[in-house]
Amino acid sequence: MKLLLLEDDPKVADFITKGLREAGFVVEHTTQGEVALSLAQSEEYDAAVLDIMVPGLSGLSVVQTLREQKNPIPVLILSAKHTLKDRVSGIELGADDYLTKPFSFTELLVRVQALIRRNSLNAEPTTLQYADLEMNLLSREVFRSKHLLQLQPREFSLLEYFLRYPGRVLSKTFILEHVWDYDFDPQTNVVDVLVSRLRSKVDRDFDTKLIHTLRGVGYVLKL
Amino acid sequence: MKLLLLEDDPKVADFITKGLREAGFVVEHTTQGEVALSLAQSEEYDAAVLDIMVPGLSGLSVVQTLREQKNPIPVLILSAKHTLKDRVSGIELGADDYLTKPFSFTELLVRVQALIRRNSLNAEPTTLQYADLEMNLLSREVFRSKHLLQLQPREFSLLEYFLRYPGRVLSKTFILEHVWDYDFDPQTNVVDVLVSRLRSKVDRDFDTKLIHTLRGVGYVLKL
DNA sequence: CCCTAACCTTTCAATTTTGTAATGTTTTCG
DNA sequence: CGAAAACATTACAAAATTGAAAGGTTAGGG
Repeated sequence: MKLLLLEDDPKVADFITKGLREAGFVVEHTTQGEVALSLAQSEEYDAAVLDIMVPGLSGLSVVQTLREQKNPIPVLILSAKHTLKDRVSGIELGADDYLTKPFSFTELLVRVQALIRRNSLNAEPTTLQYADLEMNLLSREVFRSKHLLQLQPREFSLLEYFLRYPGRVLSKTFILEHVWDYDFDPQTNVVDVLVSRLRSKVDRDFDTKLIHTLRGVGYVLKL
Repeated sequence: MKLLLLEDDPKVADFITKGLREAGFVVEHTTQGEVALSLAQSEEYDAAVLDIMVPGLSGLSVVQTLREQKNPIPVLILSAKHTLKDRVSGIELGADDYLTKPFSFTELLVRVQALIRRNSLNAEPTTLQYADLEMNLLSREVFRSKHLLQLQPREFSLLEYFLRYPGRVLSKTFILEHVWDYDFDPQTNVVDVLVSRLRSKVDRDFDTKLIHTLRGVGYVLKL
């Protein structure tokens, strides 16, 4: 994990850099906003920690510019001021979190890790797969063993949930909530029917079945 | 653009590194396959140039491992041998191109640039936008000025083409070929009707119209 | 300024997709 | 073993989507 640090105070910079390196991060440090901006644009970094108060281009301007360029890099703003106004403007300009000096190193570390975790969770994949099943969310094509399956929208949606939670049991309630957005039981067997239809396309012509029933519990995608 | 180079011969490595740096690339060089592999896994690099014959883990093994991990980094294999067998096995293991020594530097440069260009062209975006229109290809949601539009599949497909080719005129023939996959004229006004339906959702409630007609030519998405 | 071709919109019909219900099958438990 | 519950499948009906046709509107050339 590679971090970008913008901080002009040598003591603070040294303190943060050493700590983060010990925690296993690769840290690139600069004292100038302009440099931080161009480094961040290289898209090599997993997150940036920016001090607001530096000579030249401020941390706030850096975030603002990055966001205007649709750069999604997670940004943590550091500031000596802890007025509500500053905090708000940092977040409004697109920063993901805010920390006021003085702070403990642990506090910083926890926040940085949270930012990175949140970011990688949010990074949606464009293809999902399990065993010989492959789903391309962009082209909306589904293959089993290189063979194209022709799924209807509802079937596609259900299979998407199976692939997002492989090996996990999806209850009928879960399926109703997610595939239909119902928060009530429609008193019919829609789910059973949909599962049946999906199976006829995904499993019928293949020896190894992927969709399994857990009586009284739900359905699972597994080998 | 950042490149990874695996090459144990110091002279060759120096020659390649200098040349590529002059051409504007950032080059990271290692002589060990194991190191190359772990660097490539960091996903910081835009392409990798790997020599087959290095002590330890060979370039071929590196590609193979990367591909098993579904890492799509473009790889150019370098080798002293130029037997067909080697060339084939390199490509089979997932390399994107192959170059045999000796080679001119220009030749290498051209191939590396081609690899990167091909790769970035293939990188499908997950959102398309033009002016205040935003389409998310993954969630299949479309917004105009933050307001959700409810599009039917055919309408979505047409708008997708408009957004992929903003400012470009799409002829009725183009639309029939791409949205319907017809290579003939169905002798009806399906296209007119679809454009009309799309307009009623995209433009009707807004002052600035985005879909414009070019009489006798086709339709354009523009401000 | 009028006529024609191109385009726009509305309505209706065909098709596709989805939901409901009925019936058959399997499993579990007394 | 038999009954009940859970599940599977099929057939049919309803709803949604799409395609065709018809009639109205606009733009441009003669």
